[in-house]
Amino acid sequence: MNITIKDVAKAANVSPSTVSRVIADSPRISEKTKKKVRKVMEELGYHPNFIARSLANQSTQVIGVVFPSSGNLAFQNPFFSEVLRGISEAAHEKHYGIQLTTGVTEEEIYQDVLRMVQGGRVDGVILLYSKIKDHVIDYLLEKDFPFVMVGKPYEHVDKITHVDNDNVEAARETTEYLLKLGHQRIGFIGGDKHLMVTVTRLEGYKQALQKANMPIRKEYIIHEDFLESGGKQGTLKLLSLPEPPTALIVTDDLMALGVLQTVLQYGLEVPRDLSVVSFNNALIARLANPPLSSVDIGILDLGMEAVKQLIAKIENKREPVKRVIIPHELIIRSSCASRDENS
Amino acid sequence: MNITIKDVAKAANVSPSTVSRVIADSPRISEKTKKKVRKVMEELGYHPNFIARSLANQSTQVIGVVFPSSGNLAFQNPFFSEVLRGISEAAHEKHYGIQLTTGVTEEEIYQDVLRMVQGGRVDGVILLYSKIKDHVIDYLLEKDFPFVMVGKPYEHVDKITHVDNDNVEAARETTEYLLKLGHQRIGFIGGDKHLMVTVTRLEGYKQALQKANMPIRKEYIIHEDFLESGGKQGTLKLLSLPEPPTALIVTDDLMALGVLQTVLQYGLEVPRDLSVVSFNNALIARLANPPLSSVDIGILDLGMEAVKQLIAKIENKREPVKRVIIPHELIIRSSCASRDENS
DNA sequence: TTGTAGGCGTTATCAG
DNA sequence: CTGATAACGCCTACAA
Repeated sequence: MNITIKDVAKAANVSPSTVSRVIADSPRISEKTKKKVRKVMEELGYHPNFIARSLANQSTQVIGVVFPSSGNLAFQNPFFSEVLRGISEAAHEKHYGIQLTTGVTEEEIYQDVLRMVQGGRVDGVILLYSKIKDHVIDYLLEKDFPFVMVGKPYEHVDKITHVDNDNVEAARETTEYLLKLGHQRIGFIGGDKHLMVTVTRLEGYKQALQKANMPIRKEYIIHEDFLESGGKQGTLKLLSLPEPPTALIVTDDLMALGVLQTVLQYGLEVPRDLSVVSFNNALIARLANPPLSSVDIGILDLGMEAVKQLIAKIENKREPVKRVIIPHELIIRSSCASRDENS
Repeated sequence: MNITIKDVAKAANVSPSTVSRVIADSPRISEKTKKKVRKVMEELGYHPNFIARSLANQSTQVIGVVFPSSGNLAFQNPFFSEVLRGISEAAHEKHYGIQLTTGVTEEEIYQDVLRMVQGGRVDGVILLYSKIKDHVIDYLLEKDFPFVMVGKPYEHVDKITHVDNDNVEAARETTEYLLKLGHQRIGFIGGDKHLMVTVTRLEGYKQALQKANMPIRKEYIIHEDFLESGGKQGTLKLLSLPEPPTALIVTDDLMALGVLQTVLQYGLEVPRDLSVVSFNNALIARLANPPLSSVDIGILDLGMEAVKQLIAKIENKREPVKRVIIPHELIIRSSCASRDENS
């Protein structure tokens, strides 16, 4: 058995409660006693039992991180390791631990959350996805359990604290950048059309086109998986068009790599024959050949800010609902060329 | 307050212990009572409090995952997200949760582990690195706390259950592959020379060279960071040699991407001017341009197997120490060319 | 087959 | 300033 508060108490000739107070550094304990007790703790190699403390406190100092149901696949996507890194960093700073969901299907994840929350394993939860008609959200909302979402909620936007980018704006800027380069035929390859990121980025793309009095061509808008394979599929479709686009907006770096590969297989070259801009600016965007121009969405900050907001909520239940926008920036590399003439 | 075992007991007209037994599905409870109690649990939406259960049981059903001290950087490297995925999958299967360390410096990580272990937050620990003279290991070993390591331990090899590849063999095969292609000048770019992976892979490289009666040229062996930048540095050094290598073994995909970039900047081409084989076979190896030949080390399996071994240890303290070897396989893509003549 | 009581290690309340 | 004492929610002898 591990050494407990009682052992320390006995050895220091004080009561357990005194030891507890020393741990909490209560001001109502004399410096002298504190010193004495601390010394004993040191000697005995005492460490507080967090489980017991959690039980007494009804608080665990742990936050739960919920991955999307494609979780195992999603982990392929650097986005998640990067948010996780942000979450980890911020959590560490605030002395919180983090626990992950491990479920794969929607139902499993729901169960994971149930176990985490009802089981009292975590004080709050971060949702790493935004899905329509989500059990998990309904549950959390109804239970009034502290949680924040990374991304934009489908419903209850005014009830859910979330950390997001201004994706409409970001996509608009990106499209305008391509327009300014002289491109007249710009394609859009996005993820699942039910995903909020896809919706908003598509919106920005359309806005830019309209503002420039350009037609919105349905055949230029493609929805595929948020994976490299998705990029391939999309490119195949687009390149087989009678009038293929000369530039592409791809909403994810990984997809964009798929695009690059496929273009190569067609014997074409980026950016000579096709310009590509992607989103997320993961490491792979920089390492790609050619290096991809990509919108940096501050993934690390998304994670860190989510933790901050969550902890604020945990420590003050009445914390107001917030919408935090992380700034974005288009990073220009070498995947885009200007196109002066021809349509 | 959440609904407890007592509430259920009251509502079902039984004692708390009966409810507890129903939860544990004890055979000493009549089917009838079980049904009744379960129904009440359902109605009340009861979920056991894991914290309380943990305290009573002295077990948490949670495993701790310890990242290397370069953790925040390391997360750049797909290796870690991939092991984590394996860990997550296997943990889920066994109904274990996972908790991560968040510390960055060595000291912080040590403290993380201390808190996890002494705090009773986890039942066992997986180490994702192998470092010389490691506090953490000494502590775990001395405390006889269940843990397993991914990689090969520096010391106490016979006391530490670990999951690893046969890296010597893998590197030897790889080198022989390049030799067979006709390369006479093969360089080696590895990570920190204190890292066990580096040591073993270098060993394999040397063995192959010796076996082929080729000289081992010191200037062909480079140690750099396990990052893309490392690959760049290494390539720079190698290419500026009077007699640069015609082929390279790079112990990590990310590094290899750095190599690719640098080669490009030199106006050279892979594989025409330089052949490259890397290790790990992460997604990026396949997506690289040109696609990298890489040694698949079964990262997912490393993680899954680690969990299996750990849980075996947790559930049976007398479980013997094991050394589990995950098979590897050289995946040939398009980053190597044969070189028939000239030295 | 079921109930009672004590304990897991802390914290918090209330005295003193 | 410090010490009993009762929670926190569950498990497990021991009784019945």
